[in-house]
Amino acid sequence: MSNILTSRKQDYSQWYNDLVLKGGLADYSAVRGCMVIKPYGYGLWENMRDVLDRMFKETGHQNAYFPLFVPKSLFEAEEKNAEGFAKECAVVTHYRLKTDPDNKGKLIVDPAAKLDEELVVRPTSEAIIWNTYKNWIQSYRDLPLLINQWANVVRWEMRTRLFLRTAEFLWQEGHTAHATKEEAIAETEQMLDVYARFAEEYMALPVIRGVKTPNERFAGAEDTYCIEALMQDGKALQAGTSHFLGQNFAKAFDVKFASKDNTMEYVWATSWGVSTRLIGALVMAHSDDEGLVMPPRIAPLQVVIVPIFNKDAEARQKIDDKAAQLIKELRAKGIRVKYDNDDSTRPGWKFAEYELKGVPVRIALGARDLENNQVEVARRDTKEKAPVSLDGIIDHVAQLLEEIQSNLFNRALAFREENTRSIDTWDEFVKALDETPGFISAHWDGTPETEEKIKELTKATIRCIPLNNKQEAGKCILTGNPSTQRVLFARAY
RNA sequence: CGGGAAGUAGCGCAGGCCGGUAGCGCAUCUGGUUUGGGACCAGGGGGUCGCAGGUUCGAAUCCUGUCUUCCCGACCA
Repeated sequence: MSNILTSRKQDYSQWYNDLVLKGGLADYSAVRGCMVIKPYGYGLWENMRDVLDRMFKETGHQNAYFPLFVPKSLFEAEEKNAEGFAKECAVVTHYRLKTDPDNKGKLIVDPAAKLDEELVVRPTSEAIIWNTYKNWIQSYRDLPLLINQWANVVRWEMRTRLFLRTAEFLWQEGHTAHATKEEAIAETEQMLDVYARFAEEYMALPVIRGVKTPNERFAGAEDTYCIEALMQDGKALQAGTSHFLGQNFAKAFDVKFASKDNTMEYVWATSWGVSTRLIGALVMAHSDDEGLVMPPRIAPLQVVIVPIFNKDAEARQKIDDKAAQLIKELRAKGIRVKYDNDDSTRPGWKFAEYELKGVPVRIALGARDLENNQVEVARRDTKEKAPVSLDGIIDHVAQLLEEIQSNLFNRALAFREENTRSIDTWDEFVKALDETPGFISAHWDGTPETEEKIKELTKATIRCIPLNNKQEAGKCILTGNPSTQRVLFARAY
C-alpha cells in the first residue's frame, strides 16, 4: 500500500482518483470505461439505495424491472430521445460466437448468427417502458402508474472518469404516467424534492433546485428539473434530474386512456433518476488531503474501534471484553461499528487507514484508558481527538455522529456560499471563472444562442434557473439585452 | 475521436538510446521482538516485461499493429 495521496492543490483530478482507488471504493477493469465497484464503494451505494428506495416507496412508488435490451425500432420511436442518445449506444448485432477455424482456441462472431433487428443496450429505459405501459394503461383507473427500477445502463462516453462518468453505471429510473398535466408536473417536482432532501439530509450535500434551460434539457422532455451541487474545485455537478415529459412518449408509443367522461386521452409522463455518480459527488464535496470523509448517515462504517495492545495478555483480554461490550451496545442503537483487532498492523497504521476510508468516528481503547474509565474518541471531519468517559459513551458517540453529519453539511454550505458570486460585467465573469471558480449568478437574455456563445467562450454553462427565482430587471452579461432574472452559471462535470 | 503521456511482481518505479541469465522500494510469506499516529531484525517466495505479429542465433530493449489507463479538447448524468 502506497501511503501517499496526491493533495487537492497539487492535482485535483489525481487527488480524486487516488481517493476512489486507495480508499477502496472502485477499481479499473479490463473493460474500457467500465469500473469495478469494490465492497466498500458498493456498501456506500447500498446505503444510498436503501434510503432512496424507502423514500420512493413512501411517495407511493413500486419497483419493477424491464429488459436491458431495447429493439432498435422501439428505441427510435420517440425521435428526440433517440437522437439525443444515438451517438452513445452500444448495439448488439449477433447472438453467437464460434471457434475460429484459422486460429485455434480463439472465438469469432458467427456471421450466420446476425440478428434481424439490432438490440440497443439501454442508455435509459423510456422506450421499452412506454412500450410496456401501452398494455398496462386502458382507463383512468389505471392511473397514476408509479414505477421505479434499479438498473444498470450503458452510455458509450468518449471520456470516462471513475463514478463521474463511466460507460456502464448503476442508477434508478422512475417512470410515471398520469391523467393530467398538473399531476405529472407535481410528480416531477415531488421527486426533485425527494432528491434534494436525500442529498442534503443524508449525503450532507447542499444542492440548488432548479430548472434546466432548453439547451440542457433531457432529450425528449418538456422540462428538466435538477439539483446542482458545488465541488471543492469550484466546478458544478448535476446530482439528479427529474423530467416532465409531457405527452411525448404517450404519443410516440400510443398510450391512451379512457377518461371519466369516456374520451380517449394521451397520458402525461415523468421520469427521474440518480446514479452512482452521487458517489463521485460525495467524494468531491467532503473529502480532504488525508482521504475520504463519509457522512455518518450513509457511511458503510460509522465507528471503528482500535485496540491499543501491549505485552500484557490480561490487559489485552480486558480490552477485547470492553470492545465487545461497546460493539453490542452501539449495534443495539443501530450504529455500524467494526472492531479492528488485527494484530498484524499497529495502531498508527490503522488510524491512517480509517482516515483514508473516511470512517466518521474512531475509538481508541488501551490499557491506560481502561484504568481511567475512558476511551479516546477521534472525529474524521475535524480530526479532533478527546478522551471521553466510558460512562455514557454510547450516547456520546450517537450524538457525535449527528454532529458530524450536520457539520459536514454546514461546511459544504458555507463553501458554496463563499463561492457563489453575483456578477454583472463580462470581464468580471470571465475573470471569476478562471480565478475564483464557483457558481456565478448573472443575467442572461434568455436565448439559446447567447447561452451557446457563452459556453463557447468560457466553457461555462447555465446550470439551472433556480426554483422560486427572484425576478429582477437587468442586462445580459454577454449581449447587454434586457433580462428578467439571474441564472446560475458554472463550469461543470 | 484529435493532441500529449504511460503500460516491467499486488502497488510505485529503474532498465530500453547501445539486443546477450529481469532489478529496486513498499506490500506479501516464515520466525522473533513489538503495539498511544503508517514498527524493527533475520530469512524466503513471487514477473513468458499489456497483447499480437515481425527483424535476429538471441528481443523488456529494434519495427509494425492492437488493447487499456491517465491528462487536455469535442460529447455527456
